[in-house]
Amino acid sequence: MDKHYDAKSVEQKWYKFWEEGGFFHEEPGQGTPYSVVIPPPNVTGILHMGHALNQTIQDILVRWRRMQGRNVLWLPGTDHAGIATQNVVEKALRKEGKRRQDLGREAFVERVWEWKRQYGGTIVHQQRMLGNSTDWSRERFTFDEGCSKAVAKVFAQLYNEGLVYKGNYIVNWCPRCGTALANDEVEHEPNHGHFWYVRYPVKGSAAGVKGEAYRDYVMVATTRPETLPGDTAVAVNPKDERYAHLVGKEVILPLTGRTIPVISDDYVDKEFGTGIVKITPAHDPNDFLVGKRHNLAEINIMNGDGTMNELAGAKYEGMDRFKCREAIVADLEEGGFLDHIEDLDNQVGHCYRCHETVESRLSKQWFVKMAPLAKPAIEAVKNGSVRFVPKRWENIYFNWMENIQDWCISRQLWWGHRIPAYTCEKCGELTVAETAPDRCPKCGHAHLEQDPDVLDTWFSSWLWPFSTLGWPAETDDLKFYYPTCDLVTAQDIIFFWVARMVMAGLHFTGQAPFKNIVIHGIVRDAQGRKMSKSLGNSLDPLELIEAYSADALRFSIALITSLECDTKVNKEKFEIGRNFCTKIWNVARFIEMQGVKRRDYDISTLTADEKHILVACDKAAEKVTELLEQYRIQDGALAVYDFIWTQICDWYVEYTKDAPDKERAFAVLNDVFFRALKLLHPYMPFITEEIAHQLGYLAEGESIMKAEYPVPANAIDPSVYDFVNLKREAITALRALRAEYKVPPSVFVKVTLATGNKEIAGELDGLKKAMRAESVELVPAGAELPMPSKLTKLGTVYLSLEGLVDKAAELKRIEGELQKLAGFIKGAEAKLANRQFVEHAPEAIVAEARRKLEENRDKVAQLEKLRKLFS
RNA sequence: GGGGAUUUAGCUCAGUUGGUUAGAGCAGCUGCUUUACACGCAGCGGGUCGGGGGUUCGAGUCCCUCAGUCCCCACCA
Repeated sequence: MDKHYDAKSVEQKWYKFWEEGGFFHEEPGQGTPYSVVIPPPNVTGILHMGHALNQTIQDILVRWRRMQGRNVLWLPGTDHAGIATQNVVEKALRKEGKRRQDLGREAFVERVWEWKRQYGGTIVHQQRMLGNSTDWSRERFTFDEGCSKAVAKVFAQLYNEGLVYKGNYIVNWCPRCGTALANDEVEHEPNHGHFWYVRYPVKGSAAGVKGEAYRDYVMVATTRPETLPGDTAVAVNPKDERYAHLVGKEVILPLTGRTIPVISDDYVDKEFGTGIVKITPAHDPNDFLVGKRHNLAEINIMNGDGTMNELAGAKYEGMDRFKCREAIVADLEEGGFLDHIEDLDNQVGHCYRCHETVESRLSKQWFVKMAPLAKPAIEAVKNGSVRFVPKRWENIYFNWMENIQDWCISRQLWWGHRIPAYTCEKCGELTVAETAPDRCPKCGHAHLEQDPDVLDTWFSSWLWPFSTLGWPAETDDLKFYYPTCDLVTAQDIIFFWVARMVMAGLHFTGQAPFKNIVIHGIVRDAQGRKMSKSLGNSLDPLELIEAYSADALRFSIALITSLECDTKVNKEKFEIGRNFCTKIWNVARFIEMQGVKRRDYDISTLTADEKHILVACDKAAEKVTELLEQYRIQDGALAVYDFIWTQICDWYVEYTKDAPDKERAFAVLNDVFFRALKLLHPYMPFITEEIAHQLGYLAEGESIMKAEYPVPANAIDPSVYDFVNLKREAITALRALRAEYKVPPSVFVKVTLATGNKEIAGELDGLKKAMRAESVELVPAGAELPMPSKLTKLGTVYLSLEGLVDKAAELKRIEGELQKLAGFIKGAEAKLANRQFVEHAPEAIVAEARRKLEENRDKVAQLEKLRKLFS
């Protein structure tokens, strides 16, 4: 083996071997399925830490299940990401000085496809760098033919069931993207705005045009004066006595002269502003609802691009909304309607893609009725057929599901699944069908126009677990791999995606799409901020792979990630994984250098240390399996790490150097190390594969991916395990004594061990070597020697001091130690004198407390002797 | 406004149903050119478990309360 591990070439080599060798692929039919669909990243995306975390967790589970012998499918793919992708291509067009309208719809969509063919593979390529064992032969795209078929079928079905409807509704509207946005596509941000106080004259009051001429008016405070031409009422709170007399009267809308009523509605907050609100049903979601309650007219004064239309008035028509705001404010001032202006901090919505200020706009959109779909989805989680890990996410899910709003699914974009709704040009009949009808079913006319809108991206994503397996066709894949087992995703798309998938799965296939929803945190920077390009605090997984290797990245992520909370990372944290790689590589080199091949051995002939490592290996295998069953990826990583580093490297390898029978010791080491590599493989796929081959554990053409995952196997009396632990405790105690008394490791010392243990007599030789002792003498338990000592469970370890020791310093140290012990003893005595404790606490606890007390008293006795010795 | 999370060593976090003197990694300190590894080895120090109150023989763990930090949802015209 090379002295240094060349991660890059090893990783490339094995990934190619796995992929080309079909190791990621299985056929449906045989065995117990374990299936997972990847949360499809945006096709425009590049791999970020969030993906690295998400996919590392999945790959660990997937590789582990595969080794357990399950028939595994991990299905990869990408999302066509409507707005995001369209924006990327529009941006490119803009560089050519073109807009999408210049190309026309068909050409533009073709252009996006071309972009997808050229650049859409970026993230798919990057995912391979992580080592994902996804079955690339089944890779899907939410806009491919099969997924599109599923989308059309689902739309038609929902329409026929009366669950899809078209309605006039107030939606979030991005004037730049020219499309409706779902509520969750709007980001609210603090804004330093103004509050304009405007006088609306009461009808019939003294007429006047300028200045203070109106004596009788209502004062309205608004943050959006430009919507004034769309006002169709002013409202007060019904309980507001100040304005009770106004209700039912009419006021004159400034600048327009239009007459509008004063109404009362609970929505109005008496305390806020003046307690009088102008109601603009076409441009504010709350006003829209008020308008519905009071049958108010809805006057849409704005065009889709954010300019004012003719209903805003001739003067403002064609003006940009912000220009119009200035103009209207100026005109209000001019007309004497503007009372004063205040500063106001509020929240303003922005488009999550282009950051333009979002408008509330009245428009015709398609909606899905969600309540009927939500009901069974709530039930599925309640009855346990779908399980959240960790469980607490259930509440968040229920909370959202129980207050679910209808889902606006139409988008005024070109890139996406076009809505399969067709209007007859002749009779106007609307037909919804999976495929375009030849002629109008009502009048037989041949010309039908398809709805220009496309569907929200999530409308294809919510079908992902079954549309990717061939649904609606009853494919073998669908029959075998559906429903899937685990869905692994971050908390931020529980509503966008997870909840909707549960609904869709239940509604269209009659089965929940997955059994377990594993929610992990979000990756944050060291200060706990979200990683973002604008903050420049992102870590690039590819750079980390370059610097530290994919295995290092994966292992570090696994080790520092808890499902319970968000993960804070910085570059240094990935050194853990890199260091671990190096450690494993070095121990492998050590094993190789001995030139002992893996071979069988007779368990009955093994030494205690050899048996110990076998038991430890069983314990580790059991523990890791148990932890992974519970999705405790982090604890599992720690368990493997500890087994390899502490048990194998720090103890067993050291043992082999002085083992009585090296051949046998190494036979055991090879066995244990191969098992450790298998345990580690799900976390670090590359280096484990490489070493398993280098050490000849696997033949050419074989892969550790398909090796059997270790299960506890060695039937060895576990008392050996405890005995070796006792022995180690004694060795550690001696090392500590050496350090305390500054006896260098190069000096061989005289050791005395006061113990009642009989087995240790047979281990003296090994003990001597491990302690770097000139001699180890055994004396009966309880023997007290005037030498520095440490009490261990095996007995008391005495170190004979040959060199000079700084007596004063030692004395001081001993005094301190005694003081500390006195505290412990006092506490323990009080505890044991407490009858309640002795009577109520479990026997084992009490016995342990007694034992501990005795032990501390012994320590005190020893220390007091030493004190005499040094004074 | 509604909901959730979190507060344990200098830092990042474990601590499962209450039960030994609360753990790990990193950082720190001390020693070590021990022929696999200084990305290492050995050892050491460091915590009134956010504050207060309660239940209990016993609380980091359960209950109440206050405070800090963070996130999500809704949102004031």
